[in-house]
Amino acid sequence: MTRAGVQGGGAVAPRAVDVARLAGVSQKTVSRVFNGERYVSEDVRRRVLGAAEELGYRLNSAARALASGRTRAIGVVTLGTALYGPASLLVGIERATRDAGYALRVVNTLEGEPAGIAGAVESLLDQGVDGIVVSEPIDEGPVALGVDVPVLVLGAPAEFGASRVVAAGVAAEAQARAATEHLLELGHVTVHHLAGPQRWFAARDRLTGWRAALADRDRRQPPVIEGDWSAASGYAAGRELAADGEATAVFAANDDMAIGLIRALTDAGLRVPEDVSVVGFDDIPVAAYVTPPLTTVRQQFDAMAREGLRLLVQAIEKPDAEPVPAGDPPVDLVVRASTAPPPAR
Amino acid sequence: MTRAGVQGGGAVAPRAVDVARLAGVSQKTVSRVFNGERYVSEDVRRRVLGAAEELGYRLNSAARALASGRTRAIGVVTLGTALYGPASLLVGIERATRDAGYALRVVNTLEGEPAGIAGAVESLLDQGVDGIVVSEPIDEGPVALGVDVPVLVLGAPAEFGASRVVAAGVAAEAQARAATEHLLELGHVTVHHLAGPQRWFAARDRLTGWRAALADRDRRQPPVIEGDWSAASGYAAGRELAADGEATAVFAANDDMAIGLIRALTDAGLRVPEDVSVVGFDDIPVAAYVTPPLTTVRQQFDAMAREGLRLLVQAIEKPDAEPVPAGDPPVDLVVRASTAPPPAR
DNA sequence: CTCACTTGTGACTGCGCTGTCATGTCTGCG
DNA sequence: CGCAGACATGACAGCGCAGTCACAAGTGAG
Repeated sequence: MTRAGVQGGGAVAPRAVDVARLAGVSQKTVSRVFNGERYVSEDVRRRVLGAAEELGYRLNSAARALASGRTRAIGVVTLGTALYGPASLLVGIERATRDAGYALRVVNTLEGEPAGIAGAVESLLDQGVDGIVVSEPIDEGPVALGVDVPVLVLGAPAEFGASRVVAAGVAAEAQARAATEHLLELGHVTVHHLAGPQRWFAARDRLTGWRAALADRDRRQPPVIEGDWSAASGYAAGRELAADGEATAVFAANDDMAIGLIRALTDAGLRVPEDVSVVGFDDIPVAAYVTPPLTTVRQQFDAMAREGLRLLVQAIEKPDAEPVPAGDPPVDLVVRASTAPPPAR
Repeated sequence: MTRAGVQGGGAVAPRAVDVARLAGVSQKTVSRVFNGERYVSEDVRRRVLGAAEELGYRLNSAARALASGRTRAIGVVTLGTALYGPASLLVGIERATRDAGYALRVVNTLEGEPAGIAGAVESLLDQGVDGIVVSEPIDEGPVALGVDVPVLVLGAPAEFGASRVVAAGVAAEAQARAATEHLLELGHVTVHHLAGPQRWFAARDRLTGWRAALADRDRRQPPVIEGDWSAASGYAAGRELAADGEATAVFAANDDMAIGLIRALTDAGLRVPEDVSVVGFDDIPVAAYVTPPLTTVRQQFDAMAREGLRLLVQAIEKPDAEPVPAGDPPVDLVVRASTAPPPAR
């Protein structure tokens, strides 16, 4: 075969020998350094690490597994039912991946973690992958996804990262717009927005959709309250809104916040939907059963995952073919009992 | 090195050459068959597949990746916040895995899927793993986990599967007992149970704990209603209980069902907790914000994952060492507003 | 009946690493 | 001063597969 494999961009991935040559040692010594073996002098270690850095060397996990007989991987069997709501996006990705004949490597990153998304991507490249899915990312500034494998970004603008990125639309903007319009059509003069953290692209899209719906009808845009997706932050926002007493309709950027919001309004003696209408986002499984049942926007996680993966697999297997963009999924507003016309003045 | 690697049990994993020899063909032809290449006669294909079956041959994914330059894997970057509630178990596993220097391979299986857990495990073995975690399994009859890597089973009796299994206790029984006792201590004569599907070990443990708490105090055990974990099934159960009119206290096997249950009771004109008290299980993020805020048992997903993984990694790296069993995590009953003394007669 | 082409198969090689063994060089101790 | 042991490095083989090329046998057109 021709050595090209992992790095598709033309440049060939450096091997341990290359590092060895540059550092003036044997290939075996490079291996020693990278495995933290004993009996390597400090001087040599530094030279090797320096050379590796310079070349952008990355241990080839397949070769390592083959030679050592150990994969350094642990498998997890999960039951799909445990992963509902936004988590079900992962289930969708898993199934679509398996159907396409690929295996899944999962890395998790928490908001505020120093390594962040870039670190997670690094970790995946170490493991060896043909493609990467970044699910619902946050804006961490200019992330240098200078990666030579195709990247699928779910729920972020296509400009995210640099090269070889395909994006699958989520239509979050249209969905947020529909939610807002629903409230306006009920007769509310304007709609308040309880936004998600604005570092999340998903939160921004929802904010934009809300703004657009109001702007279309020349409605006043009340100040935005920003939550952190949690029910607790929704509760805090609810207290603010109740104290203010202005709002008759609120669009919350996810169901958890909507539920916390409703709780705070109820605690403050306001009735939902008679005094204040609330719309959520996601349609989590309990949304239909909370009090009152929540009007919300259903996310088509499965379709999103399936469609995105189709694009990604195509980018892997037929890099030259023009990506056939995904048709936007239909907006699915589920009207339940948390919305009603505004109270008579 | 000595060929032993993947299969620890002593038997050496068969290679393509072994299959080739048995089938009377070349190694390359075996490769052809397994890659579905053109130009293999039907006769040869059958012979190869037969020989492979006989030997229990499994393509070595590391060698394949090394030779072909393609890993056939796709990486996913998720943000931890999307995985809450039971799903956060996966986050915990992922972090613990990474901290231990391992990578994660995830396979998902849905209830009722023909291949089931055994199929998922097969898929992991195909990918190549040093150990396997089965998270919250269901009883699919005698699952032959005749596997040569250590298996960690979270939330099932140690007898699950066959060999090299370590189990991490979840203390579900004690937790269910505590939930039930809480209701009895409030003065309820007995406690109804809305159980999870009994194929799930987790559901059985909770049922057992409930029974034990009642038996301890010689209380009558009302008939058990079995749900499917969903809020919808909780709602159905709630209608039954409301029609019956007997129950003053219900312990639901998870929060979703508890929320559905409360909704049904409320719809039927019963007040929670004045007329009927309800306890849930899991402490999902919205539990504190639904109406009324839910008394529930908090699951220590993170601790569970961390502890279990410690055992698994030890089984991988020091197969001979006696596993140090995990101390049971403390029971964490979170009392909120959905429970109260029974109504005066 | 020949020639070009399709079909079916095997020999050989190398992917990039780790394990093993050999070979030093440097200590400290009797 | 000589020798055992710790320390430091390299040469070499081989992990199990897929890619490449060679080649034999069958097939249909001219």
